[in-house]
Amino acid sequence: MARSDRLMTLTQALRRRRHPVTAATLAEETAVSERTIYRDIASLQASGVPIRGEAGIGYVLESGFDLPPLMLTAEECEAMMLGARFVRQRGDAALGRVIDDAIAKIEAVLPENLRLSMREASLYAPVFGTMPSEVISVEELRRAVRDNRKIRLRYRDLSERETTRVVWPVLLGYFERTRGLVAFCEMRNDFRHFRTDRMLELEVLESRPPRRRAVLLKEWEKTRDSCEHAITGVDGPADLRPARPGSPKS
Amino acid sequence: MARSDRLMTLTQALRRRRHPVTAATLAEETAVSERTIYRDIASLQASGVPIRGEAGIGYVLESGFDLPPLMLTAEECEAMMLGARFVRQRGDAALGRVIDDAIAKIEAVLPENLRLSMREASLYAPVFGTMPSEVISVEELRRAVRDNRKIRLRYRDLSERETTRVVWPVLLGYFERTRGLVAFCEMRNDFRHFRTDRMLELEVLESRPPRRRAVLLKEWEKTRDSCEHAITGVDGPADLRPARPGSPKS
DNA sequence: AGCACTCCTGACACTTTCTGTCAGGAGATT
DNA sequence: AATCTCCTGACAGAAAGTGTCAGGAGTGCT
Repeated sequence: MARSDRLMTLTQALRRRRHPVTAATLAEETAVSERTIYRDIASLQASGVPIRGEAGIGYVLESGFDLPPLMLTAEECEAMMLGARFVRQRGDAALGRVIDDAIAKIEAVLPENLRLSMREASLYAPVFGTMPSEVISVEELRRAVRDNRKIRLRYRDLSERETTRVVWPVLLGYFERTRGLVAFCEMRNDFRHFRTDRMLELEVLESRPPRRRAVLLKEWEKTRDSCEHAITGVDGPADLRPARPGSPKS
Repeated sequence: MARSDRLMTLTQALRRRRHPVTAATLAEETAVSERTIYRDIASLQASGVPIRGEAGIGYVLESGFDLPPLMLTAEECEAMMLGARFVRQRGDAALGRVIDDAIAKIEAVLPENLRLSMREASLYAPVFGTMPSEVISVEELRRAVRDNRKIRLRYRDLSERETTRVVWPVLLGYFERTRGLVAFCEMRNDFRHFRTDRMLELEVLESRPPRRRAVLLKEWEKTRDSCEHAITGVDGPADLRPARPGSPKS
C-alpha cells in the first residue's frame, strides 16, 4: 500500500474508533512496522490532523478533523457569498484562493438546496479600477501577523524615503484601493502605518514581540482616540486613506 | 510539498472550482510538472475520487464525492472573518445581522483553537465616510431578488425625475458608497440600473418574471458590452463591470 | 479541414523519500 | 518496580516520486 493511501487508512482507522489505538495495532492493520506508524502519525499531525498520542495509552483522533454538516438560511448563504466576493475582489490574490477553499468546504457540508442558494446568490461586490500590486508577499505578511512574529521591513514612505525597520504587526486593513499594516515600530517606538504596496522587502523574523497581539491592538486603539482622524476620518494620514478614484497611482 | 499533501491540495483545488481546470494550472499551483499532475490525478482516481478528465477541456470533480472536507484552516477562518467584516461595513444593516448569525453558526462547529482564530482574526475592512441610507427596505429588496419576484418601484433618477415602473430584478451590486439593483424594466423594455438610495417606494409583487433570474443575468451580461456608455455613467453601472486589470480608470 | 488545446501514456535517468532494524529515552498506569 | 506505550535518532537498502522528452488521441473553434 502506498504511503498516501496508508495515511488515509490511518485517519479512517482512528476516526472509526472511540478508544485509543496503539501504534502496534495500526502497524498490524496496515502491514508496516511500528516505526513507520510513528513517522506517519507525525506526518499527519504536521499537516494538521488533530491526533493525540499518549504514552502508555495510544492514539486518539480529537474532534475537529472534518467539518460537520452545517445548516444556514438562504439569506445567510447569500451574505456569505457576498463576503466571499468582497474578499475575492479586494483581498490579495492568495486570499482569493483561500476564501474559495473555505466556501467550497462550507458548500460541501450544506444540504443540497442551500448549495443552490450559494451558487445563485445575487449579491455582488464589484470593484472598479485596479487593485494595488505588491512587491512583497502579502500571504507571508498575513502569516507573520497571525503567528505574531516580528518583521523586518524595507519601506518607501510617501516622500519616497527608504527605511528599514523592525516592527511588531498588529493588524492588516483592507481598504478600497490599498492595504495597510498597522504595527508597532521599534525604530520610532510608536505605532505606524505601512502600505503594503510600498513595502519593498519583507523578512519574517523568528523572534516574537514582547507583548501579545491582542494587547498591542488594545494599545493601538487607545492611541487612536487621540488621533481619530487617522482611521475614521477622511483626513487621515495619506498612507492609510483609500486612494480616491482617479488619483494617480504610485 | 510532499506528495500526500499535494493530493489533498489537488482535490481541494478541484472542489473549489465550478469549471474545468487544466493540468497546467494545477501544475503551476502546486509547483510541479504537468506529468506529475497526470500521475497524481490517476492516483486519486484509483483511490475513488470521481475526477473526470476530458481532452481539450480539463478536469472536473464530479458531484457525488461525499468525503467530508477537512476542517477549515486558520487562514480560511481569517478570510471568512474579513469577508464578514466587509459585509458588516458595506452591506445593508439587516445583512450585517445576517452575517453575524452565519459566522456564529460556523463558529459553533469549529474546534476551540479555530474559534480563537476567528476571534483574533487580524484582517479588517475599515470604511471611510458614510454609507448610503435607504428609504426602502433593502432586506425586502434582497428577498424579492432571491425569490425572483417582480417589483413595482417608485424611483427618482439622477435628474430628479420620479417614475414608477415594474422591473424584474437580476442582481444587487454592493459598491463602495452605493448599492445598485440591476433589473429588466418593463417600461423601457431593457435592462436598467437603480440605486437603492434613490428608490422611494418598493412593492414586491406576487407575479414572477417570465424568465428565470439566471437567464436574465446571462442576457444582461451580453448587453453589457454593447452599451458601454450606460455602464460608465455616474449612476451606474460602471461599477458593475468586473475590473479589468490595467484598464484605464473611469 | 486545419489548428490549438488538452488529456494521457511510455521510457529513462536521477533524486528523494520511505522503510525496517536496532538502540534507547521518557511519560503513564498498575 | 514493572510494563506498556509514545517518541527519537541513525543507517542502509528499497521503493517511489519526479522531470524531460516524445508521441497519441479527443475536443472545440475558425
